[in-house]
Amino acid sequence: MARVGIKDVAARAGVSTATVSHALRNPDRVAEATRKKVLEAVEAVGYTPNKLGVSLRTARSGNIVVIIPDLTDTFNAGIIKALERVAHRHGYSVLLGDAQGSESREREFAALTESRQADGIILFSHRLPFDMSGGRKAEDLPPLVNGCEIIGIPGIPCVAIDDHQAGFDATRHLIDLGHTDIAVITGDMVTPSSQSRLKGFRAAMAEAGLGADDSRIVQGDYIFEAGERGAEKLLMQKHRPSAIFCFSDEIAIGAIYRLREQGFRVPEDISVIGIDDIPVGKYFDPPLTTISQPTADIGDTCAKLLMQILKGKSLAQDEYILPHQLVVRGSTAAPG
Amino acid sequence: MARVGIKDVAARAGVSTATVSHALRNPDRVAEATRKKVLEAVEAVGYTPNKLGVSLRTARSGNIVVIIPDLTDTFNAGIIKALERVAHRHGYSVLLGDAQGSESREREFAALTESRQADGIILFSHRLPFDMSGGRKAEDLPPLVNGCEIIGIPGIPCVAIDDHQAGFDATRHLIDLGHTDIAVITGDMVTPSSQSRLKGFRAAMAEAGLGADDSRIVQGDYIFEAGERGAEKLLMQKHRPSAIFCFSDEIAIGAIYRLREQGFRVPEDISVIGIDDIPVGKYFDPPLTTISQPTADIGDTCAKLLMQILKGKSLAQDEYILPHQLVVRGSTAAPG
DNA sequence: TTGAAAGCGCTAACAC
DNA sequence: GTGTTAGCGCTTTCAA
Repeated sequence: MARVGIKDVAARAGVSTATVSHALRNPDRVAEATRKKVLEAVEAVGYTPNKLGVSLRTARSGNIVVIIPDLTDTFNAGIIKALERVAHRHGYSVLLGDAQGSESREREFAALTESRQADGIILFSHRLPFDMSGGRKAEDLPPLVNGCEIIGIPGIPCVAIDDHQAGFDATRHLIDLGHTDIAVITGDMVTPSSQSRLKGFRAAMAEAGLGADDSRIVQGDYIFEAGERGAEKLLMQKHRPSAIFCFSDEIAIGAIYRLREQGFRVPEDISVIGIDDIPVGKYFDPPLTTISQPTADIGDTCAKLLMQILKGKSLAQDEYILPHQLVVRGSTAAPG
Repeated sequence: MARVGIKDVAARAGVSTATVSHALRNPDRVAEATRKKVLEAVEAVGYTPNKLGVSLRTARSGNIVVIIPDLTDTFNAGIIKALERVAHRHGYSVLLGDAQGSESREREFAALTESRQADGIILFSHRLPFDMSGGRKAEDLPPLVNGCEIIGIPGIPCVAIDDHQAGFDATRHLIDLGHTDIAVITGDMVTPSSQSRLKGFRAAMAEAGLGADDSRIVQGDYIFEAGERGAEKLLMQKHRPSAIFCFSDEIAIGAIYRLREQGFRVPEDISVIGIDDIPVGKYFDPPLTTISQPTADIGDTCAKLLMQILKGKSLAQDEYILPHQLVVRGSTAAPG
């Protein structure tokens, strides 16, 4: 690693460092010939601007940090991809932080803004990675957009689907198929998304004149293992439900696995529906019926909103709700 | 975002900025009472050091950048997790770069070191994200460790499994089961891993006195779609193989999907084995037989090696080979 | 034990 | 059109 700086370029080109800087940033403010000289010198000495110097001076890092709860979840991938595209187009690099479910990790990555290594944050969490005590308000926070969870803090823009409606739609699909005894394996109930989906479930059941016994609602987590454990619990009950609404595809996959292990066929004996529409879902046997989240749209919107904020524009709303879609595949059917 | 700096702390504590800095970094070089004053002032004004200033001065960012080829692949997750643990313990933050298969993206993230935003790179690629023309040698590169691919450039440490042996073992498993007509769906043949696995396959076949007709070797890519297309091609042939060795679990999953769609049962009609052991594999029906990569070990080793380099120590070897393991589940069986 | 001051690499007034 | 210079926020000699 040679340590060539702007001075080396200046020396080589026989101009001042200011001219080098100008030639690189504001090409038109510099004579054609000089510019050429500078560019040649840059090439010759192999100069890459030290961004620390630039950022320190301009108070702008050109980075945004994206904090994802868990890298394992393939649901994120589509979001990130879209989001990177937008950021890129605006001249920002995306630094990914894998928080691995830990709040301290989330905060650590968020601190990249306080330490000026990033200009803004796109978060996918149900909580803010900041100490909000001491009357700290949204205005005091770094530029921030939250995805996939509506956290309901004024001034914090959130991008997500209508989870209540999603819960309703999934349930309605099962009801339409003829199911009357429907169980639920939720995500972490600390998340607004799970809370809303559960409400949506209840609303659909009520609307259909169906009961939603509490024993039919198993608390989980958005991961495979929760599906396994949830299915187990449900199977231990005297009467078995004829359908299970899982709050994520991973849960659904775990549940189906355990169901199958216990000798139940999906969907013949028990129907299962998930949420997310992760890429692997279609490859399963049976292919997973699910509620598809518009990942590209979510990523796109999150990034665009953050870009707005970064430009100093204020946002019109706090909640940006994107359309979801029921994807009927093979894991749901009429009750046997 | 208040912009409090070290000066504010100094003013508040009634000391110089130098003393503040000392109190924070070298607590013992400062009188107990002064230290206390400083710490209180830090608290009072809400000071977070601007890392740009620190890094600029110390020429050390405290970040490492991890460049992954594709976020979608859950195979990475376990690696990253282990790797973050080690980096963390050494006081480094991990910045993830999702290259999305693009070489220019890889280079862009690698450039974080040239622009001093990261001190080292952990790469998972078959190619170096640098222009190596002009006689640029490994010594000229930033601290770098490559994972999952042995790229064979002197001076570049690589951490991976013995892909030749893995290919051999997978094939051998199929042969032991009684298969004689074995097909292969490879990964991208530009990768050393795929090349080695293919050689391992051929070696096992040869050793067993079995032929490996070229028509049985379909070139793919490490993704679902490659499995689908590969299976299709194989199914179009006059004689069908009784087993398929897929160079990744995703390929295997795609292949099984297409096989099933065409009315073939796995493993009764055709056996399928993958490589990687991604988390979702066990949930499939049939559960995926595969060669397990030691993801935690890979991440751990990559990080530890990079930490060594960052400390200025030179590495004893270029290749670090970690043990893989055959995981027999349900997608392979004796030919029908 | 503490402080003054130089300087990391760069940009942006401002002067020439 | 180009150069001089101050200074972004911090650490670190060196001197007091």
